This record gives sequence, structure tokens and C-alpha cells, in this order.
Amino acid sequence: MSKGEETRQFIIERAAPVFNIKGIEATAMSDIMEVTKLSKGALYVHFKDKEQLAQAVVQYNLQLLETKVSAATGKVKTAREKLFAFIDVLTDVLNPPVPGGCPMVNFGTEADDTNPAVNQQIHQAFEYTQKMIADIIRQGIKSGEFKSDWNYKEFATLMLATIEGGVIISRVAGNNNKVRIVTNFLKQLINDQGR
Amino acid sequence: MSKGEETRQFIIERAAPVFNIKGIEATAMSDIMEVTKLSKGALYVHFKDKEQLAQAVVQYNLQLLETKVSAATGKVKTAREKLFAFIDVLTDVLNPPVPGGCPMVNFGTEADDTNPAVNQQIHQAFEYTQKMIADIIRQGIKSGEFKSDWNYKEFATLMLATIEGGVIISRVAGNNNKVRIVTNFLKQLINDQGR
DNA sequence: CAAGAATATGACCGATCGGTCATATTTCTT
DNA sequence: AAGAAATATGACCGATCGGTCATATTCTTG
Repeated sequence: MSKGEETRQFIIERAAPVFNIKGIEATAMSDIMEVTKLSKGALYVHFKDKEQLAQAVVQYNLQLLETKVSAATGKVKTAREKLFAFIDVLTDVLNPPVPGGCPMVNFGTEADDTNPAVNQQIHQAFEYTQKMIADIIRQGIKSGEFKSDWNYKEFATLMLATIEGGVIISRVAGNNNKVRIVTNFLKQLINDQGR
Repeated sequence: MSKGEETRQFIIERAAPVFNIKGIEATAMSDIMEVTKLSKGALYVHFKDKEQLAQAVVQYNLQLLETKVSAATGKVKTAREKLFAFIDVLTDVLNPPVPGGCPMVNFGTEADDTNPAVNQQIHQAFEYTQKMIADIIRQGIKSGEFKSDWNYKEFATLMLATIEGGVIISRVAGNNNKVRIVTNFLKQLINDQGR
């Protein structure tokens, strides 16, 4: 990796939590100068404008989330355990997998009526995440772990929506109490599909 | 109502969708000058700073949401119908009850790690909304419409989380498809508690 | 109707915004 | 090692930010 690519990656990594916490509009390039200890000119060598940096940062945060999720689901064997791990890693509000909380929620709510490019990134992430869930369940059905008549595609949507909504409520509350209700319910639903 | 109070209310009403769509940080006082056609000095007669205006606007958006929800649930008689109306009014992503979408989601995700005052407002709104749902169900149980062993307080949390998560996913997608899955599921759960 | 109070105007303030560029330094290639 | 290319610096730009204030206008009330 060349020096330039190294610096570019370094900027993205340092900028990632700042954008995720403060939001794209509210983050200033001076904030990124601070966390990187780089001059303004140096930042603009690697990104032609703030928008390009923001998009790279959004992608990085999404990738980071996927890495954490995959690591968690990769540790266990059964489909049921994978779903549980998936739920658990996403719903720990006090220790979120990505600093600043779920980037799909953070950037999704900011971008939906103001930033088409970022909105598209988040849209794809939601689709991809539902596919991840569906794939786990499909494997579980194939192996005989789950009932074969489970409408797992719809469940994937429901599970993701319920998780994200629970996370928002709990983040606002500042504790994990409310999201626990949600996770317990989802886990019960999953157990009910065992055979 | 004095002229001053009238103008103050007028400012809040015009500013409400701007803040809800763009976010608090990203909204400039010049944006509010534009939508109100008032001078900057006039705005600062009625609000001592942008933060005070933002808080009044958040409160207004929350109140508007509650008004729309109450209007919808007030039109029907049974508890089941009220829950359905509650769900339907919140989940119409293409024609949201509050311009710019659910203010609990919009301001909640922006404020959680940056604005304690607004975060507190949203926290209370979430609590209040769960209480609204729980009250409807409690009435339904009392009247014999629902099973008496329904853990309705937990369901209120689950229902609100699921709705909000579904709304986010559908808003990012730009259509109502995904949130429909969520609403159908919730309605099925409610029907299952009928007796 | 008079006059004081409330409200509205818009120029102005220092700070900060995103972005540029001449220059200096470092890295890479040969 | 040399010289070209890539990278870093920081002063600088015009625009815009939140907020103030002297002044003008409008409203309210006796």
C-alpha cells in the first residue's frame, strides 16, 4: 500500500466515528483536521470534497458493522445461534459494534430527504443485511433446524426493523432496557420455528 | 392571542418541517428567515437563540404527531380498530403524519449523543407513546376484547419499536413495501390476542 | 389620540464554513 | 543520488454561520 493510500485509509478511520456521531452536515472539515492532525490541504489531496469523504466514511462504517456481525455469527454453529448472535451484536446500545451506533440508522435518517448518494448506500446496506438474515435461516431450514414453511424473507425484514426500532428507543433512553424486550421477543419467535 | 404570540406560533409552524427534514444542526436561521419572510432581528425577538427555537419546534412536531394519532384512533370504536389506526397513521411513509417523517426518529437519532435537551424531549415522547398504546390495550382487556393475560406493556414497546424500524427501512427505500410486512405482522399479533 | 411598549428591520460583528493554491517536503522511480 | 511525482503545509478566499443592536415601525392601552 502506497503512502497515499495509507493516509487516505487513516483519514477514513479517524473520521468514521465523528461523522457517525455528529452527522454529515454537522461535521466540519476542521473536525477531521483535529482527529487526524493533518492540514486542510492534505485532506483535499485524498478527497476532492467533503461529500466524497462522507461517502467513503459511510462505506467504512457499514463495512465495519458487517465485519462485526460476521465475526459474531461466525463464532457459532447452528442457524439459531447465528440469529441470536446477530441480534445480540446489533442491540448492545451501551457498547455498539460501530462507535456512535448503527450507521444504517444514523445516516439513513439524515440522508433520506437530503442526500441521494448516501441514501442509496444505506438502502443497499439494508437490503444486504436482510439477505444475510435470510441466508442464515435458509441454511437452517435446509439442515432441518427450522420448519420448512417459515416465511423467512418476511421474517428477515421484520427482525431487522424490530431491532433497529428497539435500538433507537433504547439509545434515546440511554440504556438497554427497552431493547431487551425486543430481543427476547425475536428470540422467542425464532425458537418457535425450531422443529 | 397577542401579535407577539401569533408571530411566535407562526415561526414555529413554518420552521417545523424545515428542522424535521434537515435536522437541527443543518438548519440555519437564514432558512427560517426564508420560510417566514421575517428579518433575522424579528426571529430573535421571539427566541433568544437557535436552541430555544429548535426545542419549541421539536415540541410542536411531537404535538402535531400526537394530534394526528389521536384523531385517527378517535375515529373508531374498538381497541383493535384503534391499534390498527395507530399503526396505519404512523406507517404511511409516502404521506407521513408529520412533514419530513416521524419526529421521534428524526430528532432522536440526531440528538442522542449531541443534544441532551432535545434527547430528553424525545425520550418523553417515546414513553408517552408507549403509554398511549398500553392504555388502548388495557381498555380492550377491560371490555373483554382482548385476552386478560396479554403482557400489553411489553407489547406496546415491541409495537412501537417495530413500527419505527419499519418506517426507517421504508423511508430509505422510498416506498411502503417493507413497512407493510411489519404492519401485517403486528396486526396479526393483535388479532391473535382477541377472544 | 397620544405615548410608551412591543415588534420588525437590516446592517454589522467575529467566527467558522468548504475549498484553493503557492510553496515546501517527502516519496518513488530510475 | 537525482529528479520527477506525490503528498503536506498553512495562509488565504468568499460565503455563510449564529447573534447583536441602533433605528424604525406597529401595536396596545390609557
